[in-house]
Order: sequence, then structure tokens, then C-alpha cells
Amino acid sequence: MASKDRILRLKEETRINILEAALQIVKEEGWQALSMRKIADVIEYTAPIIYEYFASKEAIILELTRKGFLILARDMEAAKEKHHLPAKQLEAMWLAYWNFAFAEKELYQVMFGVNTNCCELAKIIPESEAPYDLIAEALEKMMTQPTEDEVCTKYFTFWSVIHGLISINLVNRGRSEEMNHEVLKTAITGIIRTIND
Amino acid sequence: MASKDRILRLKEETRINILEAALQIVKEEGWQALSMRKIADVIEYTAPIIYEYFASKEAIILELTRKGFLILARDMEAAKEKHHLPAKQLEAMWLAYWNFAFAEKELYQVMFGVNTNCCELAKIIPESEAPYDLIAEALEKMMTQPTEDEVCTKYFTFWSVIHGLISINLVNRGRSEEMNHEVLKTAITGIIRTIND
DNA sequence: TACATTTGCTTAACAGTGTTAAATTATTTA
DNA sequence: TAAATAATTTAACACTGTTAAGCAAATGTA
Repeated sequence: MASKDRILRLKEETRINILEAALQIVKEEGWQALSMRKIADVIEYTAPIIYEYFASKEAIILELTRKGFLILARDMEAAKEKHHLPAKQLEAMWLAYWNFAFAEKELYQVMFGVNTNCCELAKIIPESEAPYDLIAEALEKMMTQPTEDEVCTKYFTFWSVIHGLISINLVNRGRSEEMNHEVLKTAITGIIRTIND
Repeated sequence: MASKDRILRLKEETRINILEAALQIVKEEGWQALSMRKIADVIEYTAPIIYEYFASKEAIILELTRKGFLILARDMEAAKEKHHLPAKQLEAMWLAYWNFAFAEKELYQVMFGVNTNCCELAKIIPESEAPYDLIAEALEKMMTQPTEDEVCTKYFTFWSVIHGLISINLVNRGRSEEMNHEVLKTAITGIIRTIND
């Protein structure tokens, strides 16, 4: 009964088609536009048959998330293998991580909970620039020859660490209080040390 | 006609009620559970009257976002005023920022695009731990006396900077390529310097 | 070949969403 | 009191995820 195999192969194929269709829609219109009926449209079926392959929309998203982690791991491993010095390996792996985030930004978004809906905030909400102004003022006083560019760079360095740590804590909550404190301290003193340097 | 004033005051009041109801629902059930009909239930009206006060659900969310930025700015200003040394001011302001994020985590989420849906990822997707394993291995080789705790701390320090910078770039896209590179380099070399220190 | 059964797929439906228009009720004005 | 205006609701539309019922084609069995 080789026809059984053929049918199983076909089923596996539409499973893949569903995932590909979903990712295609997300890449074209964003996560919020993803719907079961749209996926069905792309694979030229009606919505209910998707449930023969996935328990829910959530399950499809989860599978894409899993695929994302597999690609990320593959990229980081490849980067690691190109070097022998641990320090170089570190640098290469984080660069691979960085590149992955932008090459597969839709996957990165769902893997680490990054919403892109609220872009161009400053134009709609002017108040959103207050934090920058406050920090920039202090930074300028600390620098011997402050330039707009340098202040901005330092600001983003600080902001990145802190926002990153907050995001990580909010998304997969937990971590010990001490570790957070340690991370913050290490990062902030490390960055402050690089001012006028 | 003082009754005009009274009516205007009442209208202003239900406007506030709508915003408070929305925030209440979000705090109790999360952003994804927020709906116009639920808001209407809380303020004891039917959904359509909300449109007399806000053009859309999006507008309500935007107003809450704005309120969030106002609170954040107030907190940071208060922190700044308590110190004179710019370095101390910086530290205090970032701490205020940090505290705000957890005190008003729902507001922080919508202000900076942090999704909390995908928590406890490691339990559902084991592959999500691969990046940690890869990085940890390299970190251990670099440390003279590596402990699990220390490796973890360093990992999170790195991850925070990079994820933070990525998030910021994805959410309000833009920034110059050079600045990103500069921020990354500054942060990474700064952190590496603190290893075995 | 003829019938029964399973499979693949679709249509219809339910409960929910944001949003709008029409209908209704209450309030104010003349 | 009657007319006009404002406040509020009901009904509806187009969408969402999801489930159950129906149908039609392929398959298994006699």
C-alpha cells in the first residue's frame, strides 16, 4: 500500500504549506493580520481543515516560534565554529543573534514578545520624549565635550540595557531580585566608565 | 445656565471612567482581554456610547499610553531633583524608570511594545534554551572560577543590552547603523571588561 | 458490480470582536 | 403641553477563532 505513504506525504506537505502561508501573511501584513481564514485562502482550502493539522491558531504560532529558535540556534552555532578564542566566539554569537533578529524580525517578535504596533510614537505622543530630555541633560553635564551624537549613543546604551532587562523580566517573569540588581549595576557602572574615555 | 457646566463636568467624568475601566480590565485580565463591551459593562453603559468620548479602541489605548509617559516623566523628574551630581541623577532616574516599569507594568507594556503572552517558553519549547547553553559554554571558558550564578548573570547582562537594542530598533525603527554598532560595541566591551574583575 | 464505510472537505453556525446606523427614550426648550 | 434636542440602546455589519453537521468522493467489503 504505497498510496498510504503518498497520502501521508501529501498531508505533511499541507502542514508545511499552512506554516509557510502563515509566515507569508505575517511578513506581508504583520502578526495582527494573521487569521485562519486568510491562511485557508492562501493554501486554497477552507478554514476548518486547518484544525486537522493544528489544534488552534496558537499552536501554529507556537510552531513558528519553535522554528525560529531552531534557526537562531543554527546561526549561533555556525558563528561559534568559526572561532577558537571564547571571547571571539562570544562576539560572533551575539552578532549572529543580532543579525537573526533583523533577518527574521517577525519570528524574533513572537519569540521574545516584541510589539511593533506602536511605532512612530514621538509623532503621536510628544510626551514620549521627556525621558530622553531628562537623561540627556545629566549626560551632557558629565561629558567634557558633549556632542548631540555622543549623548544620544550613551542614552541608547543605557536604555537598551535597562529596557532589555525589564522586557526579559516581564516576558518570562521570575529571576532573582539580586541577579537583576547585579546585572543592572554591572551594566550601568560599565557604561558610565566608558564616558570621557 | 450652570447646568451646562454640570453636564460638561459629567461628560468629563465618564471620559475618565472609561479610561479607568479600561486600565482596570487590563490590570485584571491583560491587554488581550480588553474590549469595548467590557469597558461598557464596567461603566454601566452600552458599547456605542464610548464612541462619543473616543474615536476608537485604539484611541483609548493611545490615551493610556500618553498617561503612562506622563507618570514616567513625573517619576524621573522627582528622582532627579533629589540629587545634584549628574552621575547620581543618572542612577536615580534609571532606577525610577526601572521601578515604574514594574509598578505600572501594563502601561510599560503598551508604551514600549512588550508582549507578555509568551511566558514560560522553556516549558513549551525546549529549543528556546539553546542560545543560553551556547553562550554559557564560551563564558565558562573565559572565567577563572566560573559559577553557575555568575555565568547566568553575565549572560543576562549581555542579553539585556542586545535584546534591548533590538527591541528599540524594531519598535521605533530607524537609528543610524553606526550608532547601533557603537552602542553594541561600547556595551559588549564594557561588559567583557567586568569578567574576572 | 452493489452496498457500506470511511475520508476529505465545505457550509452553517456560535460566540465573540470593533464599529456604525437606526430606533427609542429622556430631557430640555418654546 | 407640544416640539426639538440630546442621551442611550438595539440591531446590524463585517470580521475573528472554533465546532458541528452535512455532503460528496474515494475506499473497503460482499
